[in-house]
Amino acid sequence: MSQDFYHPPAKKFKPGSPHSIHNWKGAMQPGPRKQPVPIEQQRRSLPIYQTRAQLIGQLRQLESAVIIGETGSGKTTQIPQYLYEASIGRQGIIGVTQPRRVAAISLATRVSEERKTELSKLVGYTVRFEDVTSEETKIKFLTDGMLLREAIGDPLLRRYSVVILDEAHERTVHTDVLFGVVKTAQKKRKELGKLPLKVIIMSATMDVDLFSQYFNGAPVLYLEGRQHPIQVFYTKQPQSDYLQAALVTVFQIHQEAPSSHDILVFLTGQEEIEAMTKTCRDIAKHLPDGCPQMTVMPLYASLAHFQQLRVFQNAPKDHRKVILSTNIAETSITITGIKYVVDTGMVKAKKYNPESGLEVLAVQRVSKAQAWQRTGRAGREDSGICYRLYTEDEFEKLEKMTIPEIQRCNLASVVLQLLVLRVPNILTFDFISKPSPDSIQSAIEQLDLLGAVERKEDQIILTPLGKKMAAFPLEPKFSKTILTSPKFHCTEEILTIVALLSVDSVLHNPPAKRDEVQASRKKFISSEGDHITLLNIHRAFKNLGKNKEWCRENFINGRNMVLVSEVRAQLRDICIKMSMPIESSRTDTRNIRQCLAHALFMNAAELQPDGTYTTVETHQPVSIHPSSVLFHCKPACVIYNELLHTSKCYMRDLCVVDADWLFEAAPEYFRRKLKSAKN
DNA sequence: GAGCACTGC
Repeated sequence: MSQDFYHPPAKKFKPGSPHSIHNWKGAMQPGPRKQPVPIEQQRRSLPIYQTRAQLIGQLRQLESAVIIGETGSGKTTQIPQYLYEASIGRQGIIGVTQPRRVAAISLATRVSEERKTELSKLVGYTVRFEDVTSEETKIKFLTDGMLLREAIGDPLLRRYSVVILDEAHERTVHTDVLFGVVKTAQKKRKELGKLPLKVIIMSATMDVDLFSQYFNGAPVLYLEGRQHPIQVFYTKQPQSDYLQAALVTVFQIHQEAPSSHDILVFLTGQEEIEAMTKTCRDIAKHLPDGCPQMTVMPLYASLAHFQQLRVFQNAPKDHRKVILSTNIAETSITITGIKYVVDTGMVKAKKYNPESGLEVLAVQRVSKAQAWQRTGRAGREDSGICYRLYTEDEFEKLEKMTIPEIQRCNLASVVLQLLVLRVPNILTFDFISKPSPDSIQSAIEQLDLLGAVERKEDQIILTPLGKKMAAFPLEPKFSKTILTSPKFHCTEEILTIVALLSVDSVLHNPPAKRDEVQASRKKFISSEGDHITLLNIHRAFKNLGKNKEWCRENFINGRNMVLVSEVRAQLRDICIKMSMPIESSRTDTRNIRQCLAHALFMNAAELQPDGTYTTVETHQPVSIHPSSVLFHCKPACVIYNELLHTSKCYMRDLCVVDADWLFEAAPEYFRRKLKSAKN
């Protein structure tokens, strides 16, 4: 078997532009070194150093700028320091946002080393649960979500003289909202004659015009990086089976290339990756003599941490490392030594349908930007090769950019946040990419049902309850659940349940040990549903002194359990600040379920005479997700945390409730629903 | 009747 590829004319992004200030062509690659290089010398050897003076000159003048830098240009570590060294923005803090916690922490650590200062002094970072800054901090790295939280307390971002939004091309919901927040803050501060706010957008090669236009035609500065050339191959024919194509390509490379060349394959999900891992290992056992050995490693987010770490280890001598990964290896995890990238061109991603309120998780084609991001993973240390398992025609037909997250998610949180930021009209808010009006309306309706907003003469007004809801770092429906709990005297338990639901699953389900897992989980299972079952698990965990050994024996993810404690403590602090009474319902679970029913009445489903379920809201047929403890049960009436459409429309995280409770919670709503059902 | 892309406050 063999796969036919051809090599199209070489293509590279062209950094040449009206504002291109330097073209750097990879002449200064770090060779093998024996002595550690002094930090100052390292800084000077970065490509960006050549352009330092010019860059400072331009940034001093500009109110806003867009900086396009290839990976390895050093922009994120150097530009904040250049500004500081040139006394630009010394009156306030230079804030640099990152989409991910680890990035914020490691960048702050690196820059504080370069400044030869203790972390938290001149250079610090703020992420959830950790504030490593002080009065002295002038360069602060933080997650974009964290800056957004700060903006709620201070929409003008008064403490900041410069805000740098880094990795803007990733277009997280938080970054997208921040675009609007910093633009508004900049304008208002100017109007009020306050300290000006300098805004710098840093991004990879895409989206340039959009960013520049949004900031009133801000100049675009280009920086070249240390990316090595990558050859890109396309298939000659469209592939009907991308898994088969990936398999063939991997073994073709394996038989031809030196064993030190590692391969990274982009696939779509856990199941697919586990299956492919097994197939590769089986085939690798029966390779002809003289062929190198193969070490196959799966990589996806829900994989145990120690197994994720394996991808950083070198394979044994004469073994080739083959990593089968989800898009986690596109941005979140960077693996060194990858020579070959195999791109199936597919990704599993969430889409949101505002009409049905349904999230759909589906395998779909990647965008061009994503394809280039994957390709770039092959050229980090040396030249690389990328095999795209689709034709060049197919590539040309891909969307240019991935649709920004804000246009494909439920906006309830975003709208609540904007309201608390005192945005006068959500529908006309200056989003860099507008979500559909349907999607905004649907979010407002959800918030209305939760009692977070009121409509007064076409105006959407935040209620006192809504204002309290915005104080919690949670989805509005979970904030509402906490705020409902005092009425049912079960805040202690609800805090635990909400904390458990807002981290990744604490349940560890290794596919190979399914029977063992089921047997050990039996002792925690409550016939009242998943919420109470989770509460039982947490109780046992706490009573046994948060024992790690116990976690292992019971297939509980200990790390996530620790995270639950941190989240719970944070939520509890917020309750205390609001002077909420915090009571325990002790052994009574009825109160807890009533509380859930009252807060989540719009997420109810009823058993039909034919044994299926339909939602009360839209009469949509739904099923119980196989991960639920109620999977084999048929309670008459349940509430669920979310609907997820995969192969079917599934309810996830269920709780058995009385239909009467739902009616009590929202009599008008259910009267309306009954009417519409009859018609 | 049988399943879970990825972040983050």
